[in-house]
Amino acid sequence: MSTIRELAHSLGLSITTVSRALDDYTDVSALTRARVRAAAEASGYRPNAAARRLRRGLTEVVTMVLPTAHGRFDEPLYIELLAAMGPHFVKAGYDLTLLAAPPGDEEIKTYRRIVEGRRADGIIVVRARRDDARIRYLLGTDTPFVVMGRSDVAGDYSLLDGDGTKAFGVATERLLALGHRRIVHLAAPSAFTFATLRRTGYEAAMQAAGLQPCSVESAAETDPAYAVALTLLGEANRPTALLCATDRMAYGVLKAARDLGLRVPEDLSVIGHDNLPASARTDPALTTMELPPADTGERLALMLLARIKTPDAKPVHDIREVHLIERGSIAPPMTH
Amino acid sequence: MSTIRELAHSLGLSITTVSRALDDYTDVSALTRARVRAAAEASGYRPNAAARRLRRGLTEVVTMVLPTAHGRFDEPLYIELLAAMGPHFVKAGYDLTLLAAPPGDEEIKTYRRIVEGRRADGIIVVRARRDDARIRYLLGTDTPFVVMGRSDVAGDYSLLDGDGTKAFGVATERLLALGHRRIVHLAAPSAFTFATLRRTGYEAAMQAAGLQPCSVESAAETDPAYAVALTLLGEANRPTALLCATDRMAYGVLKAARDLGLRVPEDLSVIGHDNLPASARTDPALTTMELPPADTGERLALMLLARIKTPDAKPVHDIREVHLIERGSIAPPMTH
DNA sequence: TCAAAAATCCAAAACGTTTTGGATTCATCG
DNA sequence: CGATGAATCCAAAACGTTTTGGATTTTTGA
Repeated sequence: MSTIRELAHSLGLSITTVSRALDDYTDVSALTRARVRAAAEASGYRPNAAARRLRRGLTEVVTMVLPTAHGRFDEPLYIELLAAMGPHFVKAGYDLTLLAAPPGDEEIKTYRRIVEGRRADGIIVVRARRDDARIRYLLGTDTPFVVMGRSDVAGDYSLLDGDGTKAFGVATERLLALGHRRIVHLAAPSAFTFATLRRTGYEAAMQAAGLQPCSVESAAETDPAYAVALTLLGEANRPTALLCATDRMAYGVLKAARDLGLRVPEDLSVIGHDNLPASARTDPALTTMELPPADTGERLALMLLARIKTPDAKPVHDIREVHLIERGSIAPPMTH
Repeated sequence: MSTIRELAHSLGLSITTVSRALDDYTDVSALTRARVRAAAEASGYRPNAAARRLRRGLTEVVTMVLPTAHGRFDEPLYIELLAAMGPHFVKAGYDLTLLAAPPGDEEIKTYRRIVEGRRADGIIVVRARRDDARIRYLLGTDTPFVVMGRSDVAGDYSLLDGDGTKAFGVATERLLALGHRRIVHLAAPSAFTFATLRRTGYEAAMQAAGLQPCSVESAAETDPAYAVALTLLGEANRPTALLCATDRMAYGVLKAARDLGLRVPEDLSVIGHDNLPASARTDPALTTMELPPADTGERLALMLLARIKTPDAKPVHDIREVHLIERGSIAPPMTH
């Protein structure tokens, strides 16, 4: 239970001098600074966080709210993101607090609690939605925040997202290079921003190759994608490649192909997006795309710290390159 | 930027009375309490967290340190755990802060920072190790903590773990009931507590059935398990069922079986443990065991809150039942 | 009616730090 | 030598809350 007062007393110095010595003021002699440092180290003194926060008027805390939709929260990405952000916040002297709230009223109440109670100096908003109440709320406050994903909400805020358009263009070109012509895009509902962006990339690449794009929409889950894929692959002139908006949708496609007796990749090439852990274990392993979580987490952390430090600086929009991860689910189409 | 002083002044009351009114003391009249409540609500007043923490001498924070080994942090379990614990801590008025540290020196330094800087009222230690420096350190402090997993470190502390012994007994019995006799256990290194516990369960069940147990040890990862499985399944009198200590090891077994032309489950039954998300996507889907994360998270949170509230109460050891999740990777052995 | 008890309120201290606004000492310079 | 400036140091205020230890008023009981 050591306080700065005890430390100062044991050194025969004033509280002021000890405080300033530990904080690198020029105001204290090198000798004294060294003595203080040594004594602090030896006694394991650390400033009481609550006291310093009260005095300084800042919380030294940043917060991320997990949007926990349904029961199981099957989003392995976030834990990677958290692990990657951690060290950067620690280095800057910030603690990272985590809250969980289901989208809706409860979610906004959680944000209000943070903002009004001054519980954080900054907020990380993940999985942006097209019309995002969280972003609208935060824009009305002076709390710094950064957004992961893209939203239709206008305003000056920093955001980070993968370049889905470019990534799906590249993936389409890869399939074209393998010799595919009948490439169909299994798209997510256009209510999601990312769905539209990915679709745009696919369609542009097809048109550039002089081919007619064909996008089929489905809910972004395994079962709906399975149903759509069943009919799609049952047609006479069935596609030789299916480019899926998400890995989960690709899982549905793999299942449909298996049920129809189609071999992957010989009879059908499949590509997903997200690189979920499970994608390395499917049979065959799924070719997919990912925004590397370590880089992403680091970048998000640094962006938020910048927002906190210089709130008046212009917010940045960081659209990052998505990596194509080639595994066993694509191959040249069989000629017959 | 409303403070209790402003609120008190606007009501013509003292700070004391406002504070006590909001905190349900009996020594303020019902009328006054109602007035204060209403005014606080209207002005959006929330006590400054730093000030109350300083005065009260507690942080209203609990912390969990993620043991991030290296590179990708492929532990989907933790995010589920965090999501499950969240609401309970919020209800109790606690914030949950998250830190990431690689096992080793850095890790202990992180714990010291929390304890010495009084940054948390309680700590959750996950993935206990046999000789766990974190537990040894925390036992020497007066910081309440709970441990997930089992350790050899002696002392009075609360812990939660799955009953691996019973679970592997049940799994073995299930395989026996299907008609298997040559059941081999692919064990994790005995340096891990859980490995020994699981092995014990398997061996007891085999002996109870009058059969000779056979455990083969391997590193608890996919590739080493693959190598071991290759030789194991290449033998003349190969096992008809492989009970694996972890899902990751089971993935290696599935791969080895495929490479050897053995069909799962017809030629070989496989069981894992952990229920990683990928286990639902393997071909065939993996039969496995799990400690339900939602229950586990809730229980961990309540255990920690109990430790904080009544530090002198006897710590509890909660060994919970592990659920067997049957999927497509087990079947009766082929008779020939 | 009057003392005792209950009800209601409040001033001031305290939590541990950082920061303001000097105070003191010591070398430097004309 | 006296004045100036630099180098060190420190007392006290402040951050916003909770809690201590009464003070004042009102009600109760005999």
